[in-house]
Amino acid sequence: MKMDSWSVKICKALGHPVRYTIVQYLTDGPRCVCELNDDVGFSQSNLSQHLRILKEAGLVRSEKDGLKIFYQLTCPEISALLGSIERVTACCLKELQTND
Amino acid sequence: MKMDSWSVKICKALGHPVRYTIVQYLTDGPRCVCELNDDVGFSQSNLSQHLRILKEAGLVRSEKDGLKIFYQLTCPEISALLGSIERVTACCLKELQTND
DNA sequence: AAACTATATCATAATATAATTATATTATTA
DNA sequence: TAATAATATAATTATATTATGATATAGTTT
Repeated sequence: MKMDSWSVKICKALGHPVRYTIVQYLTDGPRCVCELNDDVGFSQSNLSQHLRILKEAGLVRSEKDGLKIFYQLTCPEISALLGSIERVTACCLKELQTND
Repeated sequence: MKMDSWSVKICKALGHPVRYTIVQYLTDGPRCVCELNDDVGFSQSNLSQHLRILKEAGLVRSEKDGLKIFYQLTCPEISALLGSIERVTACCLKELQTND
């Protein structure tokens, strides 16, 4: 698959409120699904499916520890990406306020 | 609207191959729709709708010049964002190759 | 002003994504 | 080994997104 379209896949993976929130949580370090479940506040099954999508995009990795499964970000560049997104958000919001 | 969910909106806007490509083109400077139409190679109507979505997200701005309409990125941070996405893409792809 | 060009909008059909419910898997503990 | 806990998967329904084709608008040229 072309690098370009993988980038699109990553944007799509982040383009959902639950998944975006999960990634934000994971910038603080690994979390087990049960913790995420509490934090994100969604049905277990639904959360699991969102985690799969993040995993398929390569954004997160999981690791077993007994009964629990811990998820973490696959690389530090992902935290940097969130920062970059927020800077763009700030300027886009400004743009919309001034012009319309 | 919360800043967080606007970030999600921006990710969603970028999470489509045509829109991602448009934004990439615009990093080189303003383009008129007709040029984009040639570059992106999609139906005029469809392109126009994608441009609207990018505009609603605040990522692009349009300007009339006679019959033509030129689109441009609203801020330089957007080019930086593309760079950041590509760095993440590179490491996500690496992750998937090594682990599975 | 009629014809034309560039772009946008609208309605709709096709397709993809999301949430829900039920069930399965895997590890742990009694 | 039966019961339980944590997580994943599957099937289904609900909802959102996308592409298409037709039509509208706005500026330009003849």
